[in-house]
Amino acid sequence: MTDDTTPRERRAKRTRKAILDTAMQLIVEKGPDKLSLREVARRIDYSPAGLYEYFGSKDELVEAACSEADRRLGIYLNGVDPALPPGDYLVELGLAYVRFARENPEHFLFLFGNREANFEHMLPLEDDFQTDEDWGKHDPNFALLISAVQRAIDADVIQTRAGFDTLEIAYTVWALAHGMASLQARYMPHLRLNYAATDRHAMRIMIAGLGHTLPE
Amino acid sequence: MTDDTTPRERRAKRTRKAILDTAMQLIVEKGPDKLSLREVARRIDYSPAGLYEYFGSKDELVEAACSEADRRLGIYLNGVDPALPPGDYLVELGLAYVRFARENPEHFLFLFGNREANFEHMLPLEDDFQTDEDWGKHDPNFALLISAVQRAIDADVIQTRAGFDTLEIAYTVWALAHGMASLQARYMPHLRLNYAATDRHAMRIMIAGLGHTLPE
DNA sequence: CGTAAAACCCGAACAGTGTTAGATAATCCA
DNA sequence: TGGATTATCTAACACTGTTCGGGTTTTACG
Repeated sequence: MTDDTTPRERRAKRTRKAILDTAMQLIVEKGPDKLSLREVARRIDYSPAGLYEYFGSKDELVEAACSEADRRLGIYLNGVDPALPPGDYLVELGLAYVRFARENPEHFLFLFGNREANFEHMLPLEDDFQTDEDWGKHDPNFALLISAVQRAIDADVIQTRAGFDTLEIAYTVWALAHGMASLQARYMPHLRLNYAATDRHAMRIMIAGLGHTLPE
Repeated sequence: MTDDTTPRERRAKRTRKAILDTAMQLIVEKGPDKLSLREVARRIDYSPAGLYEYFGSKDELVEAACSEADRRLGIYLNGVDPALPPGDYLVELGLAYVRFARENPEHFLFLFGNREANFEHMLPLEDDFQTDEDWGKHDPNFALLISAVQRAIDADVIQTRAGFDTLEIAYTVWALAHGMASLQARYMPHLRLNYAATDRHAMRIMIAGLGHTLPE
């Protein structure tokens, strides 16, 4: 089970994880911009310079924390039962997305509240061949959404039309889920409403609406 | 027309505006976290300490920039013709919201990408009486949305149901618009699709869906 | 083994930051 | 004009990210 890693590699991996963990904790506590390398070093009994053996810069560390948050979001999404009917599956996918934001608001806000840093690692620089959904090649979460939408289309649960195909539909349901997630992550304590029920209702309205054919 | 202000007050207002303007420009250029008071001072030929006559701290300056961005968003929203039919008005309101984000992505991201700083000024601290929509008392933009939704309900363009009333409906359409806005502000160059057309279609689906009565 | 090389970690320094206190210059009002 | 008030600056403090050079430990190899 244990990889054929040398003790050195195992140690390095462990301290790297320690750095990343305290960094994420610090980010949750005070926000990403207030993250201090020196504070991280202090908490794990390292010298500030010592961190540079594991992360080339503060930005690189933040980027790693970003990827980690993205990975955790993926856990929520993959927890949805893929055996559900295509329509229900899309609904639950959106609700899982929102639930991640509700249960980890700091992670969510930080994941999507970062200037450009994010998604540079999952997007090849300057690739013009973004015709369809080779996005998924670099972002497994987005790939999951695309395939779910495609399945709903194939099952005739969702209707396409000219200029409103798989990509546009995926964007639409992502937008709804992302909007609810963002609003909750920010204004949860202020806006008093039954989020779980409201989200499900909203999601159902959207999926159902994508199944009808709108006039004009 | 000119207020009965003393020359002193006019000067103060002017330099205050100068500080705020260069701060916003700097935020657009490098992001809010990279904003440097010293750089602001440098650009308007002031000493760093001089700024503290006008803004008590960096956070206060960022907060002011936030309010300014919120005000500009309000200009977009109030630009929608209120004589439109209630349904169309809601659609156009959402599209104006998204257009603001598309045309001023940095302002939008910074407006909603700030840890708690934002909206502390429009929310009385610790007010438990958030029963309905006295939010609007403090956020005119939200008030506009609420009244638009209420009008659509009164005109029977939108249907309420138990647990899904004005506030929940407003939250839902806000979420959709906010999601599209956020995604575009972040991934505009990467996701290649006709945003204007897609957004309008998505918005119409949602509003139309809110008019039907969903089973179960 | 023993030794060279690589990996690891640290102390000190540099340039930059937000913020404050005290001194100085500019403005207003009598 | 003088005197009081306001506006601004200089200097400093306590931070920050980052780099450089030198020790110390661990690995790899003959």
